[in-house]
Amino acid sequence: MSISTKEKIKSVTLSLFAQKGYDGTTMSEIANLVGIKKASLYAHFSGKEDLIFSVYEDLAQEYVDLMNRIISESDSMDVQDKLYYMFKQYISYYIDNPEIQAFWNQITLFTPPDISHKFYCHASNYDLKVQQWIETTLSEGINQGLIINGDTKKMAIAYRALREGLLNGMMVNPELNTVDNIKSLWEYFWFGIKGRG
Amino acid sequence: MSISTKEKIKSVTLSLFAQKGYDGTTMSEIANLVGIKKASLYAHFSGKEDLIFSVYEDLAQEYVDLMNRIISESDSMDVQDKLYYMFKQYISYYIDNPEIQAFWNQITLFTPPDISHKFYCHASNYDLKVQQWIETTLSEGINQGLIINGDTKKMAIAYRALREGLLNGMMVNPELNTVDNIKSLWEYFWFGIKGRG
Amino acid sequence: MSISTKEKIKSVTLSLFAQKGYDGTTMSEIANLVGIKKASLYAHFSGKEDLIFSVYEDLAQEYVDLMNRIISESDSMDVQDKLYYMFKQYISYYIDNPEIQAFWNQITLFTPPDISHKFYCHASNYDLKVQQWIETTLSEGINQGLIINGDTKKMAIAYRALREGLLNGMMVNPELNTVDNIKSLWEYFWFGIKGRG
Amino acid sequence: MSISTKEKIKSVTLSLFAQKGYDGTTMSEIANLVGIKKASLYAHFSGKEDLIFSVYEDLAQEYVDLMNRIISESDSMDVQDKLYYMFKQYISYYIDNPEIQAFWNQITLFTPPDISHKFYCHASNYDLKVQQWIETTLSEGINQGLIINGDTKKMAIAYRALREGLLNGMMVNPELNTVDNIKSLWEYFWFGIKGRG
DNA sequence: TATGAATGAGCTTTCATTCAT
DNA sequence: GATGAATGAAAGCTCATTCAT
Repeated sequence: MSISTKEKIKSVTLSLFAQKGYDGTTMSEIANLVGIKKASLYAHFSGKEDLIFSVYEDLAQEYVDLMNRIISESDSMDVQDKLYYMFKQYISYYIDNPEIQAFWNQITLFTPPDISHKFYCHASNYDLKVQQWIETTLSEGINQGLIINGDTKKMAIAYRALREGLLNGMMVNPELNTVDNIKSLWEYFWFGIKGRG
Repeated sequence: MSISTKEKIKSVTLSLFAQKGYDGTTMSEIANLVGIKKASLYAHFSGKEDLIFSVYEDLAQEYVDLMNRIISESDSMDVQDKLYYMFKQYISYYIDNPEIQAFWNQITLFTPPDISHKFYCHASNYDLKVQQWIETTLSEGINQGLIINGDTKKMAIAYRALREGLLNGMMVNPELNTVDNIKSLWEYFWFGIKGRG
Repeated sequence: MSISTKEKIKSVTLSLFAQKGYDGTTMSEIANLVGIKKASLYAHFSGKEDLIFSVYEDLAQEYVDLMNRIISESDSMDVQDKLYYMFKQYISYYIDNPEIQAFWNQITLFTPPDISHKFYCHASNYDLKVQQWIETTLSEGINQGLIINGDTKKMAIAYRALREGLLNGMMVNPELNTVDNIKSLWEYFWFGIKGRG
Repeated sequence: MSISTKEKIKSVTLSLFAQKGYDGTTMSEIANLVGIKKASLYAHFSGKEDLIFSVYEDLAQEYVDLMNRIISESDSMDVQDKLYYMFKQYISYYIDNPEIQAFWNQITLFTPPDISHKFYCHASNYDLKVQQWIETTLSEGINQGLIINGDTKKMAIAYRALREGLLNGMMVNPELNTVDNIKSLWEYFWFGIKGRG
């Protein structure tokens, strides 16, 4: 059986919203791309806000699942590999799904305030767990003498800043997007925090 | 003499555009905040696009001036200080002017495509020189044995990725915004590329 | 056996139409209150117009029955009691069924013209008989010397005007709605037409 | 100079609203009848609600002025003439301006509740004074022995009920609308309350 | 320079209705 | 009988822009 209309609508909405943001995405254009009439959208979603929130929920779940998978897959690795695996997989996910990255950017940075407040609580919640996992893993590294004794909170900030910055740089300049680059940048970070003895 | 209406319009536009983006910023709201009527805006600018482009040009010039100042002020410093000075001043500028950072984010990521193409050539142009300056400075460091022998292009990417990532992180979580954090993160980077002899 | 869906629909429609009028009553809301889906209404009625006309027909029949009952019940009374009985029972009926009164107001005064013309002929038809009964009864009164010799048509108009005006006043100001008031007002009328000899 | 657009809009709105009510009156039709485009209405009124409220305010003022005029003009008359003058002038005003009567009916009976609450306080306020004037005048009549000793409140209710009922009857059956009828009905009322000595 | 008035285009949403299942 | 999905039409409203004054 073919993909349901509801799913098609969400898929089209993701694309458009990622490119054009909340204001720039119109119900007309969504309907056109799905191949139905504007009014038909309202048989599936109660309105624009509901539609976009529904897309958001799917992606939030996808994000949670991804993080869980990465953490469980890296469970038996050593500290360096764990951190690198998370680093690489995270970047790869968004590089492979640029629309999803653009979607999150839109949500985080540029959705009208009366709409966006719904999203925040939901989203950041799970992120705290990931933050914790990174800090815990860095702690492990310190205990094992692999990483210099320092504030894991700050290291985690650096880790994330580098990751996000790289991801964004790759978005804007797609030629940066090579496995090679990911590895090199990772190593600069790793040497920066590596134990110096 | 008081600030000219034209300047007031640009100032209000910067604020609104930074917060709400291209679609979310309306000529009506600009006029209201300036204290004139919508139609009067057209005595100063030929339209919405022209108005925002004009704001853009001012900020682009400000950016060029800032970069020139940083580069010239750091002229006599040693390599590490030069790179750190640029790192710190750049971040400070945007932390002190969050609207300007938000403005650039809007321009870079979320302006309707038919509008945004005007901006790119202009803006990135000057950035190439800065990019070059960073790479040249890194080269100097390598020649002086301060920095490991490696691809300066990749190091520059890491440098910028960290900088942008940190800046964005500070935007979203203002409590990260401390001189202390900037210094710590910088040091992780510096140790990552520092000569290991 | 439980009330049929068709009857439930009509009952809900009466309520909504009385409160909100033709335009304000939507098929959606009717369906919601009945507990079925909008589309299901069309299994029972061919459309909105048909549905409301059907409610109208029921109420028109109810009105006819009421008038017949009042007239037959008052058959053996004397003239004054006859007229007062009709006066009181008529008012009581609408006071006890405010939705029905509101329904008739909506029909009479505020239904879109392309819809309402269907109703008129039907409704006013029976009313003529009542009008006649009132005039005949007044004539009786005149013949018996109870009522001043005058134009029974005009007296009937006064009778009805007072009745309708009182009913409407009671609708708007429910505190007027007392048996006492009905009786007092009736007496003003009765003394107004009573024989003065 | 010709009638202003704003006035023309209000005039058209009065007509349409009187005929079709709140829901039935559309901004499109108003604009068409005025001879401008729909969007232009919003240069004069902030929306449908504002527009209709504005019409309402004009009519409320007109009503206040009318009542003041009637009361002052009848100042030196005797009691019977005073009450009859008010009765006749009030009815005449609405008979001459059927749209205004229909407008008030719409407002009082059939405007969506979220809109109508704005109107009530405003309108009924002034009506209390008129109510009082009627009762005071009836009291005068009682003191002068012209009117039977009774509850002036109830007499006033009858007075108004008859007036409203007659007015509505005349609306529905225009052939009732004759000076003759007004006078006859008035006399039934007057004899009903007249002193019987 | 500034503005009131106007407008074409387009927005989100609602509604009565249809029809295959 | 009942329903999910679809639709044409139309609603109220907003927006960038124009133009005479």
